[in-house]
Amino acid sequence: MTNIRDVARLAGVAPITVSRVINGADSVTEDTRQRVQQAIDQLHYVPNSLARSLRSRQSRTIALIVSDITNPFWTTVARGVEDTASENDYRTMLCNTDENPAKETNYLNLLVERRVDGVIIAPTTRDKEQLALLKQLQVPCVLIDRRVDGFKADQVYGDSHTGARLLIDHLIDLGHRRIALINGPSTISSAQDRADGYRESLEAHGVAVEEDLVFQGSFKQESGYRLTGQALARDPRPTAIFAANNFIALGVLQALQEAGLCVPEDIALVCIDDVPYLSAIDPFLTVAAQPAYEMGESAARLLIERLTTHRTGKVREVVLAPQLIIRRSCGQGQHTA
Amino acid sequence: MTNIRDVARLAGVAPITVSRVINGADSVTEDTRQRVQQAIDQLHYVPNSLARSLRSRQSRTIALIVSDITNPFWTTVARGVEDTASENDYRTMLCNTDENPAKETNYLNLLVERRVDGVIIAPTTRDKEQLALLKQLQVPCVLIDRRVDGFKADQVYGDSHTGARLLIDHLIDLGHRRIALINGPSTISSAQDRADGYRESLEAHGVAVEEDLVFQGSFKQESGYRLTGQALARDPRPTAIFAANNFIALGVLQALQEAGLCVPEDIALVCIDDVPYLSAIDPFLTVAAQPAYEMGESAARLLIERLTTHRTGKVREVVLAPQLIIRRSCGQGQHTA
DNA sequence: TTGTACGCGTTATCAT
DNA sequence: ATGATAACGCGTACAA
Repeated sequence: MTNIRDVARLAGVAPITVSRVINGADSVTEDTRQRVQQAIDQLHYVPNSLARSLRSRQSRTIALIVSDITNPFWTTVARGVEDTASENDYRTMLCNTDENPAKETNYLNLLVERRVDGVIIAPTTRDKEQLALLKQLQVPCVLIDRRVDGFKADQVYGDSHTGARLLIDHLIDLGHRRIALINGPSTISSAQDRADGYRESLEAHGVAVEEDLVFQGSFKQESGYRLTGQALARDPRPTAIFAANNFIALGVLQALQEAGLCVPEDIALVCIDDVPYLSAIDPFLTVAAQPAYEMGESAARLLIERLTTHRTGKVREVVLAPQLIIRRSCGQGQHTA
Repeated sequence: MTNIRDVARLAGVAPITVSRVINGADSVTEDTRQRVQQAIDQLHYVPNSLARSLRSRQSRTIALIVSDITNPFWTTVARGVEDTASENDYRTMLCNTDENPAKETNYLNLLVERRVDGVIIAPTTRDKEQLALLKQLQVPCVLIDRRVDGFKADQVYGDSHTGARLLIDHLIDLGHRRIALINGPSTISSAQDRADGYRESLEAHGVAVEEDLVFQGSFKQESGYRLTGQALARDPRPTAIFAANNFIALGVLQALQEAGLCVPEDIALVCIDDVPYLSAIDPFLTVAAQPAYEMGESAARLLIERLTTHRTGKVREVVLAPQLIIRRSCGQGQHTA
């Protein structure tokens, strides 16, 4: 592939002059600019951004590390990040950890080797040692959706605590008292927040928390499916289920269907995160939807600001409110005592 | 950030020796290897892959250019590509064109500047000039989901023609005769194939194609919504609608709902591409699902093979069969003549 | 086994 | 306004 020197030679100038033309410097005569441009076109010259990054010490690339891009929540977050990055002339590298800390570590190494300018990450655990590499090498970092104990970094997350409270409040208003929680792992802050909101709402309404209705697993469909089996075995059976995220809710639905239970006639169901498409046919699932696109936007904005203007300075925190969307999955009124 | 020379200095060896240790060359004494490793750990040295790529002339990065990662079809394709790339130690850059040729051109420029080793692309148009840059610079390329007239490259796509035939055959079996087609733009080969399949099936069953039941727009929900309005105005009204992809189907559903029409009681609906999650509650939409993950896998495999072993050689083509999934959206039997 | 010299393509710095 | 020189961090070729 032709390089800047080939162009310079053809145009009869020094390489640096070509560089100036490429980068739109104004200290170039219109005449030479044209000669250079002609040579560029003629040779189909394309600048090598690897060399440029090596020299300039910035790759104009950021990374987004999430659990699974297949989850519509993360897909939407990703578009928010990408669009914002693009507008600011940054590229995004997308990484899926599948909630596996080992994969996360691999990606972090890889990204540092590639000298990404910054990282947006939804960590697999709340252990800051997992992110030690970023601290060591001082790679700018924004935590998204999940906090990490004692890790000093910008943060963007949805208010899961409030989201959970809104949902449980709603169920209690409808008369539910035996509400099962199918949660993700307590090693993830958002799972913790959702459990806290669940407990607080129950207590605020004078309903005792029954520990045998609280289930912990992963944020995946399979886990929701499995734990729902256990929840349904409780006697008396819960009248409502709170799924801690959208994938868990799908697992719950699957289990309920197999058990021959209809939502909302036989049992109520609510969850955090919307499930797009599910509402297309028939407004169905009551959810506390997190503003996924905005979360991505915010995170990218915070990161890019730190990369450009204030590289150092106080850590910032953006907490976005969830939106309660009431649909028929709670069977309004039907369960009222 | 520390570089290979810092490490060499600390370990008391030449930079090349450090390089050898990093790359696991066996021509290094265990003793020096340890000294070097110690220096690496002590300095938190991380190799710079930009420099490495510049030198080795390969970035170990491929690009995946699609219309919109928000579409679960593309999300799944993307995972197929990413997983396969990862296994082979390649990274993937994801790009969204939003079906906009200008964005596509921008990305192509950008990717070539970044010296990606290869590109997997679902082109916005069937015009090969749009991809001229790749040809010029001889960047290995795999077309996915869509063909381009006269563009010589490996290809992976679903058999849309057959998919459409299966769906229309099914509708006709159920007694439907007035079947509207809500299609994407004819500038995209898959839209063309779907229209062809639609026509062939009708003709094979002795049903005349009524041109005023054929609608062309984009592959987006809004387009499906808008065109359905027109389709419903036909007299007599079609008894079934064939949506050319999943997003169009969502738009159709939306329009039908607003028109107070129930699927399948009042009108039947089928489409190409599954809509995940939609089937979680209640098996609903009859679809011809394309094997999205496998398409991604195949494309990545073809590309990587070309990057490694046979860089040149015959163009290869992989055509994957769609899977007909019959659900209740057709109202089996209800429309039988 | 280890090292020297140079090149990958670009830009920063300083000079003219 | 333009250029010469060196440097970014690494790996190849060849020498010791």
